Amino acid sequence: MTETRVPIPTLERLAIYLRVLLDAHEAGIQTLSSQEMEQHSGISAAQFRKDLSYFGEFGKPGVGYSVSGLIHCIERILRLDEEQPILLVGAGNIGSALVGYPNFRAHRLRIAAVFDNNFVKIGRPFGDLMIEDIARIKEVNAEIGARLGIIAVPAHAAQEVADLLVEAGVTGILNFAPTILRVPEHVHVRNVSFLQELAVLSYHAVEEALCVNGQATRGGKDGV
Amino acid sequence: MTETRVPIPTLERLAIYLRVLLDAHEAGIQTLSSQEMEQHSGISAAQFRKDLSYFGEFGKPGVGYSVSGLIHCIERILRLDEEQPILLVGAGNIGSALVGYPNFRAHRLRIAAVFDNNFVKIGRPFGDLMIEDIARIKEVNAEIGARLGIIAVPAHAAQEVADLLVEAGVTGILNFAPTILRVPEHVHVRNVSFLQELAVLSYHAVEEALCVNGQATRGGKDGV
DNA sequence: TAGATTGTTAATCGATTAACAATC
DNA sequence: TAGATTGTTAATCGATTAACAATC
Repeated sequence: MTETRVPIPTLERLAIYLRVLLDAHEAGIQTLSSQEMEQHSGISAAQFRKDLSYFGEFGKPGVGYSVSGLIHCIERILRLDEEQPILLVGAGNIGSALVGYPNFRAHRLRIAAVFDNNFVKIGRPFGDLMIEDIARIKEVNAEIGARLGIIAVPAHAAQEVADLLVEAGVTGILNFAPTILRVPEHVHVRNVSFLQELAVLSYHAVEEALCVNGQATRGGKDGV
Repeated sequence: MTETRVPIPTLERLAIYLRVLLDAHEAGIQTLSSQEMEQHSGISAAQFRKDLSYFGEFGKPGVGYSVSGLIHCIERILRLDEEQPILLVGAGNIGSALVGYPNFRAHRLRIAAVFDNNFVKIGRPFGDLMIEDIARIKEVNAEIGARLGIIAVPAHAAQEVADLLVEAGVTGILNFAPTILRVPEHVHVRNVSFLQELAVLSYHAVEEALCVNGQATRGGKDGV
């Protein structure tokens, strides 16, 4: 079950390639070389070709890649070729931002139901949806059949929600709560932590500030 | 300038250790071994010790680590020992979620100003703050002196905002827009992409679904 | 054919893991 | 002292990069 032959970083980059390809398609570009992909994505041409090689052969030597063809292939690889319903748990600030997020549609990701345990919220509208009772999640997902879930509740409730999602048949969880979830082996979790991101930046940002100060007193000409 | 001797994954884990330590402190625990850290963080004891070794010696052989002592040290390393002001650009859904995010405070991260270019929004309250004109960002940051900035605007505006943040003196950018930013060498960028996270999960989630199906028809007893 | 660009193999790099002497 | 746990070194693992024969 831990048979992930494809490196995670490769999958992450696949999503970036897809975005670049969609932009190129929008711009009416028919064909793209790995060189050009490097230009637009910041990821090296060699890396790009290597990443694709995990899944097959998609280009023509001397020519490059068909933009629309590769879009289709990557979408299939990532299972974004048909609509993926998602269960959202937590009708707070983050949930609200997610429901209103305009970029999901282009990737065929759709938040198909929202749950909360706050009886004041249950029954109220939330974007196009209505907030449902978290107690009904299994029942509701018997209809929807979602494999993906998003946890956008406070940390202290996150584990309980994870258990409910798994019980409802979800096998992939995007977790916004700052806590480590324990899940069965077949369930994948990815954590989004604003705190963590900012902490890493904080380390570097002040580092750099000192650095710049060291080389040229601030206010002098830029180093770059 | 690319002299990042400390691996990025190590910095990311530092933030996780800090969270565990804060929880332990809350619970009144005085001392923690690397073994116990492994238990609580899911990160191996060896990794934990190795990570800390980049910064010095913090434990006592035979005893472990002082919880409060290590909290203090990691906070210093990550520059979270004194308040870090942050500039937020974009008073939309995501910005709203960030301003209302309760967990920043414990890490001494504070959104010190919010900017937008929409004149309908400018001047309106936003959390405790008032939305300011993006045109004034440099001027405002001359007061605040923030090194960190958050971009929460649509993709098409993100590069322009990044340029403004850099000009205002920011050296670390957290980017929520699905686009690659070009910044000077001394500026660090971290991207948060819901799309990317969900795409990776989508790949695995359906993978796993097929897998479970393959081994035991769905509806049968759970594999784990 | 000549030029361009692929897919893949081998070499390099860097991060994780394991083991253990040092030390409380 | 005996037991526990650290910090660090060496071994392993995996991902990235470079190079090039194959091919359009």
